[in-house]
Amino acid sequence: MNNEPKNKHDFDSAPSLDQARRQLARYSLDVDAQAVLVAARLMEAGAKLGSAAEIHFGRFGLSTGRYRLLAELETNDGELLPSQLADNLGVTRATVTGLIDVLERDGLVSRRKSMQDGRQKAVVLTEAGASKLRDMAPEHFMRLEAMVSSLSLEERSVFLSLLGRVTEGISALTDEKKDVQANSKKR
Amino acid sequence: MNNEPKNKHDFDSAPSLDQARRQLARYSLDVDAQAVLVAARLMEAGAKLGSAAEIHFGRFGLSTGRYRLLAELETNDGELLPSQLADNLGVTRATVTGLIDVLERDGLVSRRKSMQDGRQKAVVLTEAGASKLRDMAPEHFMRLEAMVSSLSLEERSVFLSLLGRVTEGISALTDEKKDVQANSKKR
DNA sequence: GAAAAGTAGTTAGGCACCATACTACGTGCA
DNA sequence: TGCACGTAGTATGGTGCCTAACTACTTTTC
Repeated sequence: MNNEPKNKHDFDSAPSLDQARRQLARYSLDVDAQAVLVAARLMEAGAKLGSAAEIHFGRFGLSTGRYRLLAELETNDGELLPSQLADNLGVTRATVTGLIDVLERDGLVSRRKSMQDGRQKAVVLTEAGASKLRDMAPEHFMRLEAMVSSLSLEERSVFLSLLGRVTEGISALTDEKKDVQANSKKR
Repeated sequence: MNNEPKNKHDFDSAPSLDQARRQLARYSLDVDAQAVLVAARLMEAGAKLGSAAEIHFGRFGLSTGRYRLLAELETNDGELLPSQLADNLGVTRATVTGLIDVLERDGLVSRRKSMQDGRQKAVVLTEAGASKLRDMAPEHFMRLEAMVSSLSLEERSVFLSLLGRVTEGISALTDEKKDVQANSKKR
């Protein structure tokens, strides 16, 4: 046909330790290159996983966000308020509105006005929605397992623990001003 | 009253092992819950890190993509072709065009027509661009280091290695059809 | 009981990224 | 020499998420 399909990120990218060292040396910064590398690799892994997940869920006619919403409904007896969904999924209410719009159009969820509170509209998982989750479950979870299949049980445990600690550290990127001088021990 | 994910994702969310187990039990799937948890947590960490990075770079008037482009230019003597940038950054040429548009408007890079090949336009890091990188380097790298400061050197090394293996496994999500088990139904 | 303040959901507009399709230029091959 | 074909960069339109502002409905307060 026409151009190159580039569908598969080669993503060799993988920044190297040397690269990090050179970057730090350029400005004579007293920072551990390994630390910078961890940050860069994690960011890269996150981006890669995110786009892979979109492809994965796309096979079922869903996006990552819409799948997560459906799954969240499923684990809560098939009914939640949009604001609860927003909380549980860690996205804004506005985003939830958008997700529901599409899911409702596709018949996977429906909106039902609440009687107790006229402002609320419960989101309900339809039979089609439950069925969609049921159908995709085997392949979905198999693929997730395959993703980490190269790690032993022990390693998975270690990885989870380390990942958890790094995840907590992410706030270091967003925290208010910290002094950039010699002091690097904070929190 | 602060349970809105404002600019500061509290992101308590953190799916639990029990949650994963329940999900698997619902469909009687023979999948390791720990594996599912690793996948979920990594995806979450990636999303969280991504948005934190946007906030972080936003402080300097940049986005993650634009910063990466500038840094890539810097490590290549301040000059590259858009297609090389796309390759190195792992994004499409179209995305690079957009990044350059903004960076050029802000005076951080400039486009220069190539003389060898009339189709090419080299992207050049301007003095303002180099200066921007220089100015933000201390805070930027300090924050990166702070992010992983709770890990020892040894742990960082382990984490990198495990992360690398998981990253390779991500292709399990996008591969055509897996055959990890005797499973092949629909489609 | 009515204005003020708070809350639920939606709308509007923006950013980053993508796939697709287009223009301009270069190259291979008859 | 000529012209199809490949390649570099760009424009267009779509997705997913965001913030901020809006509407509609409570709840509070006097």
